[in-house]
Amino acid sequence: MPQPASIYHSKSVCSSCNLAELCLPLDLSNNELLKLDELSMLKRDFSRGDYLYRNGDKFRSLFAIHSGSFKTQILHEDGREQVTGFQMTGEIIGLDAISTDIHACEAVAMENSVVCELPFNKLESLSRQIPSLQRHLHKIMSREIVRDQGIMLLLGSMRAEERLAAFLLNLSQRFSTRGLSATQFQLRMSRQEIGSYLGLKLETVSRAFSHFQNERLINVKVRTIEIIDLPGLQTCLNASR
Amino acid sequence: MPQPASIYHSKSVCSSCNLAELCLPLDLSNNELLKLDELSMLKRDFSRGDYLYRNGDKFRSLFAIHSGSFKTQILHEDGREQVTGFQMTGEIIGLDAISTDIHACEAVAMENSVVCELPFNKLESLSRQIPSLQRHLHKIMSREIVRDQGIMLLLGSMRAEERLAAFLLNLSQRFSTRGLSATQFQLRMSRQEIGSYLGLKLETVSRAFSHFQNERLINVKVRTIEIIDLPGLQTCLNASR
DNA sequence: CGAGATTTTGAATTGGGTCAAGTTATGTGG
DNA sequence: CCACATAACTTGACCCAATTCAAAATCTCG
Repeated sequence: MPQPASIYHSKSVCSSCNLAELCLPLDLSNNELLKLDELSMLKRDFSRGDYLYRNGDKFRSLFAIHSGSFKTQILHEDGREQVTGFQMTGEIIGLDAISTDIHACEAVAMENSVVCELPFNKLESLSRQIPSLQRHLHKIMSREIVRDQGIMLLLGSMRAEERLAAFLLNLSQRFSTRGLSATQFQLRMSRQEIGSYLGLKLETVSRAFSHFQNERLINVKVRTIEIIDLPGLQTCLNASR
Repeated sequence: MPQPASIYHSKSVCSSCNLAELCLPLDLSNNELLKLDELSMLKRDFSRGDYLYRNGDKFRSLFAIHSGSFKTQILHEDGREQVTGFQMTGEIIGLDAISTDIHACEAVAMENSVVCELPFNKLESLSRQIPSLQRHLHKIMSREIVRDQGIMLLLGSMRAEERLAAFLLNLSQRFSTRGLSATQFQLRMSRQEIGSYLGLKLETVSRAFSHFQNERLINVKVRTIEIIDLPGLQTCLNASR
């Protein structure tokens, strides 16, 4: 993805970090880029299992995943918990907390990761000055709403194997967007976590993997996935009842 | 809900329409209120079954429900459809479309309704001028994300009767917020629509209603609901497996 | 290498779906 | 205002996809 050469941009935290979701689509002046750089000076490292934020934490910042990946999950009073998403490099995380100034879910690193902190006050102030940034922030929030509604469709009306197919195709698409292989990748999450996300038990997820392998749609070796028949998976997804 | 007397506010479309979600929490100067009034001059009437927008429509405006109620639903390629929400008076609708400038779902009136159109360009421009409005718009979007994640939890980890209990309690709470009875109300939606929303078949919804009635938690007469034992419903919701 | 965690697979169970029939609302035209 | 047609809802009987329980296999990593 070639970018316009810009001394500010190339030096900026932003250029590496907020790339995909925050800055890339924007056409900004050098002056604006300079301001944007000031936004995100704070980088933090996380090891697998570390919390980026927890349920109930005070909201101050959004976070841009610079490298690595996270899962977000909500906790119900009775101890039930549900994975609401898996976030990877370039994605923005923490949008849920704006509504109440308290984080409504928790975010856990699934591998060693680096995160850019984006103080929300600054982001709002900047987006008042830069309309294209404002619009882009709105688009990011709206995209999260659309994504969540897609998962509602999945949870509300798909069968186990359709859900897993949708999940694999989604991962494939996202890896591909990031310049990685669309057909070979490592899962960062356990069967249990996939199950939680898809509203299934881990045994059901495992069985669905095995079944796809028997159908010659994929090769699975625990967390190593190779998609053999991508259109086939797509068909399996669309083939309702 | 007493409001500061303001010649602009009292005359405004906004005062009646965007009250709950858009303006009420804001502390604005008369000058700001005047600007806000200019935002939402367009009101439109809808009859039961009318579309507010359809899948694929160009996005121009958000909509504030002035009176009545709507359902939103997404359509999958294969014809599957899923109700993603029921919106009532005071709620803002259409946030999904910001991400792509195309509506990703459709909104249908569940009864005769009146809607205020909020041209999004104007809303953005105004929220650059009024930081508290900006923040509030962000909160509205974030709240939608949190709401959707709550439904993901419901769909992913609750049993049929827990889902219906959660649904009834949510309605109860929202009616109550609007100054209506928390324990007696009319459903505006069919069993089929409730089922779609909750990821259940209509027969299952019907059975769950009957079961709640046998348990003396509610009285149901088709679409007339009376909640007899509100704490009991709450218990049923929390009582996991 | 070994211990604990994760994954796979099998067998039995069950909650919700499916199909079908009957009942109750709702709305329309006479 | 009633009769009728159609839509919406309820209930029962049966079935099946996914869960539960259990055990074995495999992986991970100190």
